[in-house]
Amino acid sequence: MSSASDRAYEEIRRRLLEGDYAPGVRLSESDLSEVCGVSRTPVREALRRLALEYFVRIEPNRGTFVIDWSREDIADMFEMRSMLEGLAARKAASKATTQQIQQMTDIIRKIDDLVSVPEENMMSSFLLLNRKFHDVVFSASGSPRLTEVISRFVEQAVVVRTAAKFTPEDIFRSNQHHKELLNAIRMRNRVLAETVMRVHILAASSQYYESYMPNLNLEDMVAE
Amino acid sequence: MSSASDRAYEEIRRRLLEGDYAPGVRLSESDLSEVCGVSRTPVREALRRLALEYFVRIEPNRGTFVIDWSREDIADMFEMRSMLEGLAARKAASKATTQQIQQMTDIIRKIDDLVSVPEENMMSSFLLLNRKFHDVVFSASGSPRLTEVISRFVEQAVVVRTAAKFTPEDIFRSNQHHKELLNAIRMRNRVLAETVMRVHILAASSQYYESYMPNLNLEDMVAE
DNA sequence: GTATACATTATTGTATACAAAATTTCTTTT
DNA sequence: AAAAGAAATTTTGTATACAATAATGTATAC
Repeated sequence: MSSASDRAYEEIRRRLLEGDYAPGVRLSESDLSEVCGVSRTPVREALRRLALEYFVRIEPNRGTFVIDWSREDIADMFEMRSMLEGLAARKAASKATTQQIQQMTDIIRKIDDLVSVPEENMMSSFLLLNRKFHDVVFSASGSPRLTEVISRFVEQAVVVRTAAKFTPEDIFRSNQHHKELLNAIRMRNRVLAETVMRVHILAASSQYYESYMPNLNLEDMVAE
Repeated sequence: MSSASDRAYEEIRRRLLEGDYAPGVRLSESDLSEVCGVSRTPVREALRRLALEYFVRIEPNRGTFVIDWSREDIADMFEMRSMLEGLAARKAASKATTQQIQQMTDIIRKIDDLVSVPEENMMSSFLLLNRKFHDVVFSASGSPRLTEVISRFVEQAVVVRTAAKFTPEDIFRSNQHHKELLNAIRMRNRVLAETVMRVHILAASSQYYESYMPNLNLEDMVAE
């Protein structure tokens, strides 16, 4: 049984992911409490949680607003993720058990099957398997805190929506990265594991730019 | 004028930093509301904030507890910090303005003066200047999001308390790192800047172990 | 016609009252 | 005496009522 606060959180988060509210728009607490069927108190709690997960932005005495990400913000978030997940991969290369390596192998195979035999709900299956793969890497890193911190980055509107825009080719390429990472971990090659993971995340990030900003200006990419 | 929620946050945070509450101990909301002179509502808000800054841990329907850090947790937090601050330093090496470089130079000089002419409140002066130096690096990175995320790591009981244990020799060494970093940034050497910063943070981390766990077992440090 | 001051309205922030859950204490049973 | 269960108590979670603040609209002065 979930609490009122949890239900409010889930509901508002779902709506934000669906794109029901435009970036920058103000979210009224009383409106949300009606919509969620709970009082304002748990709504406020839910909004604070969503703020720390970068879904919304709270201005004291003024209200809660849907975050509007700038290109730079998005790039930064992916860059941070690449550093932290790279760290996780490096640690996993030291500590992964044969069992965990087996789990990764299985997931990679399942994703391969997905690509070779395209289904209807291929996308959601991939998202689930992909998430599972990364979770195995996190737990193989042996650092619960690291896992926790990274999760906050991954559970974001931008990341979730980016992943949802993957094409079958993207999935194939992504799984190639998984294979390289698995090899690095099996070989206990820490630097390689870290670097492959960073490539993997940054590649997904560039996916974002391609799908959301098709006519991007190369000039902008020269300077960091 | 600060809100009741802010005052509760400040007060509880202060008490946690002073070490008034032992790790693992349960914090009663009604007790805290009496102590802070506000009702339970803003106290609850303050506790959620402190939870996301890793001061406390909240268990649903059970209460709020003072976080007890394991050695591994602490090491992980510093490692994450080193990755993110390293990233900030790398970006700063690309983007720092002459003005920002001048600011860093000034701060380094002031810290040098502090070491050569020891005062009474040398420690608090150093903490302030050190924080300022890192803030300049963050703003030089040109990534507000990055700055924000790192701040959450830095504003922690463990980090703050570790810094407070620095000896004059530690301060000298720390400032040497600052100089190396400044040079790297002036030379626009991104990789060097990143690596120096990582060393800088990890050295502070090892400071922690030395001061808090004097008889550490070398065996433990072999495996990651 | 514009700008400023004031009144009105709406929205967030806080306190209190109540509900639900967990912990503790006490009783009962084996 | 120990264990199990039930009542009592404490504590967290939620709803509602009120206070404070910000936003809006209106009237008046220039």
